[in-house]
Amino acid sequence: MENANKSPQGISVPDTEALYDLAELFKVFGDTTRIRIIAALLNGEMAVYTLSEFLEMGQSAISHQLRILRAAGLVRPRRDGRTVYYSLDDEHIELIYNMGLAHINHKSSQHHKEEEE
Amino acid sequence: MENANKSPQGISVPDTEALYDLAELFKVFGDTTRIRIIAALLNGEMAVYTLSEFLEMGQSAISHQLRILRAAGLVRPRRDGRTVYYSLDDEHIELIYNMGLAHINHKSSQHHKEEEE
DNA sequence: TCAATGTATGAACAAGTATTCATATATTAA
DNA sequence: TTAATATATGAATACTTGTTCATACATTGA
Repeated sequence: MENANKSPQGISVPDTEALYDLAELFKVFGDTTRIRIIAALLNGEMAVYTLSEFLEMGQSAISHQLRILRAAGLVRPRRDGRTVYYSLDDEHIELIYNMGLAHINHKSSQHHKEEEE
Repeated sequence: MENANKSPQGISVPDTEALYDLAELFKVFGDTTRIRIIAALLNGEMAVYTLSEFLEMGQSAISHQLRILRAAGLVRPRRDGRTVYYSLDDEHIELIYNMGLAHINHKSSQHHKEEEE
């Protein structure tokens, strides 16, 4: 693994700075509004106001969250007249998103199995 | 896609409850201490005190974070005498973790490329 | 039983964060 | 230029969260 440190105990982890960035990335995914925006944008680009209608939230709240998603490099704006359309800006996003959903589904079916036993 | 809703506009997303759970999952990954614990446990099980030494943090702080990881079903404790060893409890964890690292590395190399231009 | 060790947990505090409100900026049409 | 529309943003507030401190619980050895 690149940029990995090995402790005297033989424990190998990426350097703390990389793990800090990693936590920052997941933090962006770890908010209901933002994950719903990502889920919506998986269908293709969408205007800010359309998003705010779809998620039934104020336009300001959506804009604030889009700014965070933009700063994280997850979405990209495209202006057309007065309207700004946002779209996903990275091919990894859908992978991470689907991986998370797979975990959720796995856990919930596991839970059902345990309840049956 | 299972449990997906289709809006009148034809936008298809999982139901809000699933997305809420998804955000909860990523929230767990979205903390520096917890992601460092996960990174450490990728090397195999580890005792609480060993973790707190390795991460140079108080035992209490580590225990609190382990509780959150436990509640999320990401780690599992194994008691041996007075010592409790924790290990990762899901095969998806490493996938999600690696996906995130791939994104980080992709983004940082992209950044370097942009700086060169 | 008592002391020692490893872990867990409740309370308190500080720091971070999402939303709302008001307002600014940008663009278009009149 | 002015009005209207779409989006962005700063300030304020309520809420959440991570760490520390003190202490409780669990286990082992004497």
